[in-house]
Amino acid sequence: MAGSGQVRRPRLNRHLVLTEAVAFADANGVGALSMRRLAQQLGVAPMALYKHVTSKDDMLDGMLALLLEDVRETPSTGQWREDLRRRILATRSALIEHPWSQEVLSSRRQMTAAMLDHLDGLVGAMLQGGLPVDLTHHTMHVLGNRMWGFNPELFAATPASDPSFEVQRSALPLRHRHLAEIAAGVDHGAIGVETSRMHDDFEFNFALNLILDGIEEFRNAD
Amino acid sequence: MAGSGQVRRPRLNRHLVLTEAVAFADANGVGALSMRRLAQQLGVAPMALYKHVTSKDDMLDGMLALLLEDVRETPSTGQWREDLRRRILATRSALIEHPWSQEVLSSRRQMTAAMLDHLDGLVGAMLQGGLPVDLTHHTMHVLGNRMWGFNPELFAATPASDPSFEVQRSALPLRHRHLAEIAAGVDHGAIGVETSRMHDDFEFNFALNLILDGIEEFRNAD
DNA sequence: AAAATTGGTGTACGGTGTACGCCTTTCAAG
DNA sequence: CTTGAAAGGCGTACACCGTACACCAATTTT
Repeated sequence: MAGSGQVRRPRLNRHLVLTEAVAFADANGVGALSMRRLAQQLGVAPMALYKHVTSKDDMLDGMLALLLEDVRETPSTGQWREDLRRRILATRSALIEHPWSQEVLSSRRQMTAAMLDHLDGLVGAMLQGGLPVDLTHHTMHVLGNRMWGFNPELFAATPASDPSFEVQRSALPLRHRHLAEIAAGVDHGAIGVETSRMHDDFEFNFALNLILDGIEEFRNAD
Repeated sequence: MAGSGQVRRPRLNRHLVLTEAVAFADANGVGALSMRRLAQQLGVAPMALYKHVTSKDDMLDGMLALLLEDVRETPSTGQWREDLRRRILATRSALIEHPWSQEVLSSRRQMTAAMLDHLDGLVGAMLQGGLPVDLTHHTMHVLGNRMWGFNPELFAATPASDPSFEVQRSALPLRHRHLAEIAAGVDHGAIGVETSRMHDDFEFNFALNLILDGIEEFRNAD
């Protein structure tokens, strides 16, 4: 009596649109994400989305905000180095799970409230851990967009312009001998996908520790 | 006799297209740069460009390559720290003069030959200066996209989503108290545009030195 | 039950990148 | 100088994009 036999798509709302957009970008890349295609996936007319999102840019901002929400629940220990490290690593994890986020992030022209919230959380971790204001300020700058979990993968990339891929690949040590030299230092035996991810993680932590150590030492010097 | 009285636009070539595209992006932003508009500015039909550029992406890659070319002429001293610093600062200068470059750079999915050349130059500076291969490798990772001259400007940005700008601005210390706290540390008196640029330069150098010092210390520890 | 708000649709406009075929200019070889 | 080939440039056309606007349908409020 109560429910009708007819199954109907639930009404849209902002959260639903954003989560579906994230899923779509995860599956097909953000380049393939258009309002029309997303609407189709939701079984809805393109313009229906605009009742929950003021523009595509607004939608992209909302998608990022969704990712950053998860990071904000990182627990605090009261030790600035540990807290900062945890938050940054949590961000990195979130963004790596959604590779499109880095591209979107770097295309935003304005800080959104969600991004400011996130940055405020980082600053708060340092100040509450006793780091002086000026050093905290410097640290934010030093971390740069490392705090966004982003770091270009140097050796995963190959030149796209040259169609003769094999030739280019074998010619790389000649043209870019220095790059080849340090790449060889990593490549003990065949290096797989999973090990390259481990390598990236290692480098990320190395860099993070270097920076945190540098800041710490700076503080002690005062 | 020799020259006709009729003044004619010189023939297009790749370099001319790219330099004009750079000029257009400098003046109007890369968002306004479309093949049609660029063609119009060159007094040419849109499809004429495709005789010198295989696609818009190819054109954007070419524009970046143009900027990176200038950097490659940085002279060497044989001292890795100084050489590296010079190259990175030269890159930063080049990219700051063309703000659109950062957006384009971060939207590229593949390394181009020009980018690899640039990275190879950085690695070469370190190796020729006597830095061990593994530390050179680490350094490249630590520098991350700082070597691209890019660093998000935290305090220049304001939330775009909220239409009530004034309210948001005055409410910022409440919602983002930590951010406000470190921002206040900089804001001795009214801070102008030119001083904010000086501040960014200072922070950039602070970070760069921190990293280079950290690497140096790491080397001495071995 | 009536009114008002919200959600969803259909159409249309001005933009985009670029494939394809054709014409014109320039240059090289005879 | 003539001639043929190659390269440069043009016009049209297509599929796609974001989204303004007017309208209808569903839901909630009165």
